[in-house]
Formats: sequence, C-alpha cells, structure tokens
Amino acid sequence: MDEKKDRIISATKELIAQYGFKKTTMDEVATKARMGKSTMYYYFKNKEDIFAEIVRIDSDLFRQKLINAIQTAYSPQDKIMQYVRTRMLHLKELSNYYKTLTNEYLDHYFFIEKVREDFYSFENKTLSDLINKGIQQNIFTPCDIDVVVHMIAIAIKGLEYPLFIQKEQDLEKDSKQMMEIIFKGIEIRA
Amino acid sequence: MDEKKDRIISATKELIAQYGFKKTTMDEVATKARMGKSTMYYYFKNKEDIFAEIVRIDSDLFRQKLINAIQTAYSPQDKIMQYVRTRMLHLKELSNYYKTLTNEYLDHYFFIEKVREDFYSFENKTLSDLINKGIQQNIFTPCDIDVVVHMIAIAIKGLEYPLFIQKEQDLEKDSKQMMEIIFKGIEIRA
DNA sequence: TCTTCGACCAAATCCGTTTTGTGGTCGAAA
DNA sequence: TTTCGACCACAAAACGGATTTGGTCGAAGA
Repeated sequence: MDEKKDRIISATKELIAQYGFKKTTMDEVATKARMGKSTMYYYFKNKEDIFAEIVRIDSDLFRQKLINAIQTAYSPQDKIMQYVRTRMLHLKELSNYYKTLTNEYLDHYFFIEKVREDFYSFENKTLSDLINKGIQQNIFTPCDIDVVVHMIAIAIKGLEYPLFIQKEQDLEKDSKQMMEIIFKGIEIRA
Repeated sequence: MDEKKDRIISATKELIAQYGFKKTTMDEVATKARMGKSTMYYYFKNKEDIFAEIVRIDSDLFRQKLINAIQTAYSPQDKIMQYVRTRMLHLKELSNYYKTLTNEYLDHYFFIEKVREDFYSFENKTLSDLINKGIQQNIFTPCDIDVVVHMIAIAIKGLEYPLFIQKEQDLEKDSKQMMEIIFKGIEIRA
C-alpha cells in the first residue's frame, strides 16, 4: 500500500528537517508514522533507503519546478534567466529548510551521488537545448554549446557559494546581473 | 634575531603542510627548529600567532605574485585574465600543498579572517582599477564597476569550486573561457 | 500470500572516569 | 637579551560499562 510508504516518508521528512539524519531514530519515525518499527522494513530496505527516496522525490519536484519556470518565459534569454533564478531560489529555500543537514550531507552524499549526477545531466541537457534554440532563432551567436553550458554551470556554482557559507546575499539580483553579462557575451551583435 | 623567527616559521610550515595545524605539536616544531620549546615563546605569543604569521607572509607573497602577473600583460583584458589565471593556479598549488589543512581551515579561519578580508579588499581595488582603466581607454563600455567586479568575484568562486571538492578540472582553460565571455559582455562593440 | 509487529541481537554510541599529551608559564642562568 | 628545564593546568585520548539504535526473524493476523 502506497499510503503507508507516504506516512513513513512524510514522518521521516519532518523529523529529518528538525533533527537531521543521524539524530532521527527509526523508533521516532515509527511512532510518528503510527506503526511498528519493523513494519517500516517491509516497505524500505533500511534507513538510508528512506532518505534516498526522499531525495529522489524532492529532486523530481525540483526538476518539474524548473521545467515550469522555463515554460512561463518566451525568449531564450528569459528562459535561461528563469531557470537560473528558480534554481537559486529553490536552493536557498532548501538550505533554510535542511540547515541541520548541511554538515551531514557530505558524509552521506555517496548515496545521493546518483541523484546528483542525474540532476546535472538534466541541467546540462536543458541548458543545451535552450542555447541551441537561441542559436537557431538567430539570437545567440553560433558557438561551442558545451563550453557555454559549462560556463553557466560555473556561474551557478559561484552564485551558490554564499548559500554554502550561510552568507546573506541578493541571489536574485546577482543571478540576473551575472546572466545578463553572459548573454551579452553570446548574443548576436546588432 | 630574525633568523630564529625564520627557523620557527619554516619548521612550522613544513610540519603543518604534512600533518595539519592541530596535529602539529609545539614540541615537534621546537625539535625541527633546533631549539627549546620555551624559546619559541620568546619570539611568538602562541601557536596561533605562528600560524597567523605564516598566513600573513603567504598572503603578501600571493599579492605580489598577482601584481607581477598584471604587469606582464598590456591590455586591460589581458591584465584581468592574467590576474584570474594566476589566482587560480596559485590556489590550486595551495590546495595541493595544504591538502590536510582544508578541513581545519574552517575551524581556524576566525583568526585568518582579517587576512582574508584584507585580501578581498585588495582584490576588489585591483580589479576596479583595471576595469576603470579599460573604460578610460575606451575598451570597456562605461558601466557600474562594482557590479562587474562582483560578477568577476562570483565567477572566481565558481572556478574555485572544483578545488574545494578536490575535483580535477582544467582551471586554466575554464578561467580563460569564463573571462572571455565576461569581456564580451563589457567590451565596447565595434 | 501479504502485512504487522514484539522480541531479540550485534554493533554503534554515549558517558563518566582515568590517563596522557600538549600549549603555555616561570625563574634561573648564561 | 636570550635560552631552556621544570612545571602546571587543562584539553584530549583511552577505557570500559551501560544504553541506544538500526536491523532481523519468526509468529500471528488478515
């Protein structure tokens, strides 16, 4: 039954958001999900498996959010801009929510690695497509798309940095200005 | 006598590069510097003081290296490019050398903070001057210099990222391409 | 056959205590 | 002014016993 899985997932999510992965015990999750601890092992292989599922779901939602953001914009520039903007704002939200988790994240990221790689591959394809479309529409100058995507990825990493060190920053403004400069670098000149 | 200070500094540097700050004991340093432990306290206030001095010296050398790099180039673009290139290569060297230290770095950066701030302020001024000169020479389009410098800083952070996660990357190539895009964004159009 | 769970286990974690190691001081002496 | 051995206080490691916790299993209910 999927409803049981959901109960486990949402209980785990809440507890993990508050206490982090390590400090959340399976007993607590079981209590919160209103079932015996052993029952959970009927639905999930182990503790990490639950967490992996949560990450997978969140990642899917994130991707969907990005796809929606792209669709609301028209020009390739706006689409890319919306992509980056949405990505940064979501990450900021995440970093607030999972503040406790940040440190453990590194310890456990071996089993998130797959999701992370999948995401990067999605991001790469999405941005490539957008730039390609921009070139076909005679808006961007023909160029090595992989290089441009890689540069955007580097810019994104730079924008992420303040989140990582919990430094306040106007992400939206920075994203906008950064992307504007990059656009000027690849737009066809009048 | 300055020669004594140097012996302490260089002994500490070697040991710290190998074992990190915490695992390096004052006894070891004293032995390597061929003097009694107490003697070192005649020249330095405490252990951190030695480390702070090392960081200060290294930082000065780094700055000098960057100034030299700028002087070897002629156009504002090349100067900025050389700046970024030299900065990244130096950081890569550092990150190899002080591999052990990376983790502790965060714990101790409170007493490196001052040096770090000074460096950022130097970097900001240096880049501002270069861009300003570029505008005066009619090479860069007049713009909000602070914004451009901030964007370059973000790009640099993005370029630093692979160092931080010990991921191999062609820093020199990435730096070059990233800066070329930014230049296209601020150059006066023909 | 599918689902639930109490009882149970081994390994990890916690926690109070003791031992050791280490940064730093001081006074004497050169 | 410079050097250092002896010494101290305290932080970190080592230890070992008690507790917690992730995970298994077989029985029992649907």
